[in-house]
Amino acid sequence: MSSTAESRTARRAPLTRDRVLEAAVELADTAGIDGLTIRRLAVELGVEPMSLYYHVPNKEAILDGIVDLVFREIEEAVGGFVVAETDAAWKTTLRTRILTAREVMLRHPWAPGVMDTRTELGLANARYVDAVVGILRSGGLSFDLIHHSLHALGSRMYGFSQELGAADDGSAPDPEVLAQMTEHVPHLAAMLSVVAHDDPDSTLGWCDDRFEFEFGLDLILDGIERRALGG
Amino acid sequence: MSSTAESRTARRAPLTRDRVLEAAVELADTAGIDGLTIRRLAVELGVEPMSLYYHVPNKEAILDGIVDLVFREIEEAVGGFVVAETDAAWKTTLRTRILTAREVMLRHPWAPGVMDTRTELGLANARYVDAVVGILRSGGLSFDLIHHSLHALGSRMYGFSQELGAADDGSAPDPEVLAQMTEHVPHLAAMLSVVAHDDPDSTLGWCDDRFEFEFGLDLILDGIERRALGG
DNA sequence: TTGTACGACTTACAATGTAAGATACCCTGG
DNA sequence: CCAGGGTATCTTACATTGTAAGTCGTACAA
Repeated sequence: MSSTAESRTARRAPLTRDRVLEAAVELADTAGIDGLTIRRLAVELGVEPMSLYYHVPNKEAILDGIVDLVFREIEEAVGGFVVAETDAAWKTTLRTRILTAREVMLRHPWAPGVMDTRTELGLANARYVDAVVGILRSGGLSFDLIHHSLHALGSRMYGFSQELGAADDGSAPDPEVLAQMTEHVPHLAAMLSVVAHDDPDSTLGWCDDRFEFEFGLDLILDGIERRALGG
Repeated sequence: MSSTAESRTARRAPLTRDRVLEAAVELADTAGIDGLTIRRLAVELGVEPMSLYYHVPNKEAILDGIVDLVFREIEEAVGGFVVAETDAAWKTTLRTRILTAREVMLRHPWAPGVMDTRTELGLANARYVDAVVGILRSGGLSFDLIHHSLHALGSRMYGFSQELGAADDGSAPDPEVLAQMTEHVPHLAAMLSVVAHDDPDSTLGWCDDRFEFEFGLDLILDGIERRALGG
């Protein structure tokens, strides 16, 4: 058992930028975005912390990188960003596209939060937006309307809005808490008691479950369509 | 010039939770949210870092606190959260309410980012949402529809969407960059060249200027109204 | 065999939040 | 007037983070 026999390079796959980023995604998935530290990432890769810096300039670049990976995962999930020349059903095309993106985002709850700390948008992200523009274009919308529509969709076009992971636990509203609320926030309390009754799975806690997401998405898509038809 | 003559308490106003939070808001406004550190905040208050901890349990509480302050500032800006029993013009009422909130948010560009790191919603925040619920209720909407509408509005009901501060500088798209883009993101590039031509002030850089915000807001409010009327 | 470049390692540091305890201040009751 | 006690502030110290600077080992080319 010589020292060279179990030397670094022999015992594990060589480090690469891609391996670093993949490990970073995995770590963020399991340990949360706060658990993604250089040192812990190094441990996960069986390497000393500073070794990462040979493949990546700094942590910001890692964050850029894992966001990029997520968008590549979306591209994979939708089977490539190809868009038809014209598409009468552009609305449903875009709808399912966005809901697919959402599926991916749900696997990486940290992604939304990291995404809006990025200042520049990466290539994969740009390609995603490009595809959305393409789909809207295939529906015959003007570039001007498309531009405004992108703004209107906002983060929803990425398959999320508000916090993805921080959904409420769906527990019924504590009657005692509800009493406190009735004093300070009567309308909210009234709504909660009614809504919670109708739909015990979804208290108001900024839950972002599928139904709510689709409600908002359809609201917007319908609105865009109406504007497109000159409403 | 005895040591007691210029002693701490004599020379500056006593520390309070409120003074700490107000200073924190001011510091975040001027130095950015990353510039808001315990030590620097202490300097700003003419105090040693650990002194803050007598008035505030930890930094998280400070973040909670400054978000709360922002919502109180909104309440002040709208002149109190009173809502009419019934209001046929609920849509414009809500619209102006949200645009007022936006004005406040623009003074505190860090607020959106901090807000969605908060797990629990504070009292002032809850009171704001309560008022929104109240306005929608005054329009005769069902609590169920109101619930979905809140989700649809998402962060927009707070007067922002996406990044507030990180607006693009509005510079004309660099032709060289545009050429690069044409290869990888043709639809996006096409849109940019058209839109930038029409509106040199607003490149696509996820700018969140007033027009775009209102476009999206109206889209959603119109949609909600339509649903309310049984569309 | 020897140099050279690549890739990982060692050491060290500054910035941050904050735990634990010492210390100055003020006010109140004797 | 003075002791005592609580209140507010300070001192010291530490763990955790990202990362700068420089060292060391290894493989392959000449």
